[in-house]
Amino acid sequence: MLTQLLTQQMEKAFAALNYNTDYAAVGLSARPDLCQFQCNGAMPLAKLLHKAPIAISREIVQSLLALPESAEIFESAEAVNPGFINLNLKDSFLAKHINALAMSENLFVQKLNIPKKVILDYGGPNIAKPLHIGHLRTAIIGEALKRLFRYLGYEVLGDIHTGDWGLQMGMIISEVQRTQPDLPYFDPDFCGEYPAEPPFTLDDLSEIYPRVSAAIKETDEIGSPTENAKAMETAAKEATYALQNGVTGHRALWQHIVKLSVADLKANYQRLLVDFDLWYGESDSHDSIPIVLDMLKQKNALMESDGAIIADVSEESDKKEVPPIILVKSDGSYLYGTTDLATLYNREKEFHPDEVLYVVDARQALHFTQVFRAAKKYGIVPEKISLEFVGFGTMNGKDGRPFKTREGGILRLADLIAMVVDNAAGKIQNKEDINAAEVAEMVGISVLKFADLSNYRMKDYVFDLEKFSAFEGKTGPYLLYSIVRIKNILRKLAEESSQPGELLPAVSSVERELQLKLDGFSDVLWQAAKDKAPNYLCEYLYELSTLMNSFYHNHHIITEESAERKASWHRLLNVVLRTLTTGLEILAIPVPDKM
RNA sequence: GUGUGCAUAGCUCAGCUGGAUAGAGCGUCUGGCUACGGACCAGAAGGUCGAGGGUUCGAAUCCUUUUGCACACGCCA
Repeated sequence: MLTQLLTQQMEKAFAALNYNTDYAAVGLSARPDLCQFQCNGAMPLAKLLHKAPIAISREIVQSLLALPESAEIFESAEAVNPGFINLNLKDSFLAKHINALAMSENLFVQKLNIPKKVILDYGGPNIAKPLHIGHLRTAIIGEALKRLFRYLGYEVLGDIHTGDWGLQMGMIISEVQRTQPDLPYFDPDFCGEYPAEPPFTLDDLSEIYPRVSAAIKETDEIGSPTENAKAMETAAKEATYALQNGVTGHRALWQHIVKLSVADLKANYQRLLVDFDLWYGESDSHDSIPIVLDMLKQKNALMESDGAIIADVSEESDKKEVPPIILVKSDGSYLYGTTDLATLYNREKEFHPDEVLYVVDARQALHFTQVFRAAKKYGIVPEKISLEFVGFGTMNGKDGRPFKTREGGILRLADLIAMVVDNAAGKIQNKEDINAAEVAEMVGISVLKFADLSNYRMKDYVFDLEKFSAFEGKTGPYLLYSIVRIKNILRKLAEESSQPGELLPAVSSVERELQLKLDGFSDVLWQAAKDKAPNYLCEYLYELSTLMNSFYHNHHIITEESAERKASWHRLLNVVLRTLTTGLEILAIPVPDKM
């Protein structure tokens, strides 16, 4: 915000000298010991004009200081070798600005000026399978990006895109058929109403899938599938085929499965403060697959290769040939590229989004390159739509391999959360006015989320429970603790009926730095949105907390004697609190009142 | 084999458009509780930014060569 204001001021100074104002950008200082803001534009100008950079920067400073507003704004503006322009604000100007920021509704965060609609594809759980550790990062990162874009004024639709249509559904249906063959769903002559209640419970479902999955993989001594395994697989494939081709009993049973499973998914995501606007799944794109295939056929895009149907997506500029996308397998069934294309078709038809973002595992990069190219090349979505792959790295165990349970199995998300929350529960102080269970939940979630979000998303990272659960240092609990401290003071101020008042110029360097930091919120949010990088926001919130704790240590608010000063600090605390809680709200990290 | 990504302090990681003396946390060492909650604060030590070359006034950042690691490479999702 200040950087923009200062850039505008600098542009005037550049313009007065007939210098290209593109170089007038003012940014935060890389050397806080020397100045608060800096402009480096003199150096590229020097190259262009074949003049000494220091001479140009001196001219610019002179021109800047000659502007009428400058007397009020700048404490100092100086040209230093080789050609930097160092700027410091008057404390009075800074205080006035932060006072206005504190009084504003929006914390001076710029909103998007042209409306834009974004669909965010994240989550991607499978129906009838429990959420596991592989679903953690897409949920956490996707939710943060959804809230970030929404806060900046985008219209955002979060779509969970469940896997509700593949072989795993056939596996469950065929197993129900095997164990309960007399159910009406399997009677081809049945024409009444199917039962309203499902013939299984959620627990049954979560037990069926792993059992069938294991049975199908069963092999004899020489490593070939057993007779039973073959039979189970055939049955599952037949059930899948029946489901996808609209056999009414299978569809009815499938709906029971989806309904039970979705309710369970909602509850689990709720615990992570994750929710979705659209609960579409692969099944919703099923009817569009023939349409999409027909569109491709019209464009002569479909080719036969070894019995499969493929479409070329290569481009001349490719260093390595991008392989064609396979749309129909040689056995006639579809692949996930097919459903992804059909889903895009549906999204365009129903919502006309400006952007579609896919928050998915980095290992799927090539697949999405193929899908995006096919979608644009063959006119399934308009050329102008932005399709972006927002990949993320793997969460590994201490051995550097993807995280597993001690037994080597896949860790359930619920178990992971329980581990973190239990650990937090052991550290909650015993106080009568604290609901220990609630606080442990919030602290545990903050540990998990902050650790994940503060890493740059593309990188793999090691999940180290002990490290993440330590409350010292750059962690979620540190942020929460900082907030709780502020809330305590504000409570005390309210008890003695103190009121916030005009924010005064800083009395110390910590207070000055704190004021400056508050102004950076808008820039950080926009930068994070541009790079889809929530870690920028994490970093900012941590720095703000650090400054706040340092300020807390150096200045005692409650006992401050000057009424004006006390009122000023009251307002400062208010705006620090708002900034921190807004930031954590965007990251979907919960904040307790006490801890 | 080909392609993509990564390599920064003892450990785990930031580093945004190429800017000045590369920053945090943990760990180590030192100091601070008669004040709003010590899950805190102040300070110290710790670096050839994997290696070589190039572009530039200026490179962790851009280009190139090279080493190591991860991942991906038509009928799983």
